[in-house]
Amino acid sequence: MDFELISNDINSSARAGLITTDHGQIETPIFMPVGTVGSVKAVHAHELKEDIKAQIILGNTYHLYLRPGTQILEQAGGLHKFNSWNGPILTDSGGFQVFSLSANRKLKEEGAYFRSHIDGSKHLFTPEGVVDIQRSIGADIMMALDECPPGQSEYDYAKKSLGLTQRWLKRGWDRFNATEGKYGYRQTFFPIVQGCVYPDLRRESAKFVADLGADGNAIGGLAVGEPTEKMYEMIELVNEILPTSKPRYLMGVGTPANILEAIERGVDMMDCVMPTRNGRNGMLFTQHGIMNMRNKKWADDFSPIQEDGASYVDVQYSKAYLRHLFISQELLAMQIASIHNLAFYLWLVKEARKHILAGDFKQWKDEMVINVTRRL
RNA sequence: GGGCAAAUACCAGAGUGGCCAAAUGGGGCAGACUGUAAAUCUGCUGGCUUACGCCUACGGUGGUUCGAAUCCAUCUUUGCCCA
Repeated sequence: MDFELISNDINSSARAGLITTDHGQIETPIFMPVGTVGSVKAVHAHELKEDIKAQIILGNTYHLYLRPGTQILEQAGGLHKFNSWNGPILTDSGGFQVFSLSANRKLKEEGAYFRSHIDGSKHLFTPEGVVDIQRSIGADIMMALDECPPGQSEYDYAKKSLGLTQRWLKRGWDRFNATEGKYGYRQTFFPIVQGCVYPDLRRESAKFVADLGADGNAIGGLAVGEPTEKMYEMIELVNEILPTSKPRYLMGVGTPANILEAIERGVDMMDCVMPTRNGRNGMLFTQHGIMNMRNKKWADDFSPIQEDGASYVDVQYSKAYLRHLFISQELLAMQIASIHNLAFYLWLVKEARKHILAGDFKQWKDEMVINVTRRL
């Protein structure tokens, strides 16, 4: 994987770049749709490419390991062939499941012991094993196994947790360097910065990560319950340390406003379930504000979902029709909302890139943050 | 024409003397959702009120009782059966 830094914004830390993988190029800053179990829920690969204009999508190591399992993925020839998405794929390591499935796991020095949320069976995720699984999946970008502690963690716990994460990073990094891809194309490995909301821990972690010298670096453990301002503060301080010559991936973030604020602070890659999950639950993000499509006020509004929207669904269907589909619990509602939201997110980062290149990012962003936060 | 049964909130449907503004489900209205155990979860759903509380309510009317959705009489409507 290569990264070319194309332009730095004059008035902020925002930057535009180009990532090159063996499955294609990615213009940064970029938003990456989440496809946990190998599918971006309710969205076809064709729609991802043609309508949403996704440039890279995510998969999840924990989920794919449990189902369909590495054997099937290897037989398929890797995830790209299995799910017929030919573009770049990034897989999360299962580090987030250490957080989200915390009731079902136990952390030890050697790794994370999990009970499957599907059948209760026991599994051990080690930093090495997770690299091996991601080799089988064939992700273009694989993530290190980390512990993602809750946002309100005490300093002592955060420090202890960071120690474990760093030892795991080293082990994962060594495994990555000692192994090769299974399908003939290059894979790369991103380590992850942790440290909760504590500046000294974040700085230490960022330095540790930077020193590994990976092709790209990630910032994890944010948007997990800490105040939003703390999140922005941590991004700023970490990005002062992470190398400018490598892409920076802010994991799991976030709202449209979060994304713009992160870009301003020098983040290049982001992912979040919000456009798809909230979309399935009736929430539409637009450049003019947020709509809850189940609300009665749309019942007789026959205007297009979004006249100046980024996707054909925006003009194809009316607000009243989409509300009817949600109220009737029709599957098409989820498809339309997911396509719309993802297309909007991709439009948003593309616009951000344009304005970075044009030199007026800051002004555009300040206005856009107000617009996208409005409730319609 | 005769007999039996039933009528409860937007709908269905529990309750069968006080703990009932009334279970439960549906529907309706609103909210939440950030590296996806999520087509999920939460709240509200007679009126006024921030709340306390007050008022109006279990087909209509009239009774019994300290007290009635609940007991009695009668009327109305609906369903089933007999002719």
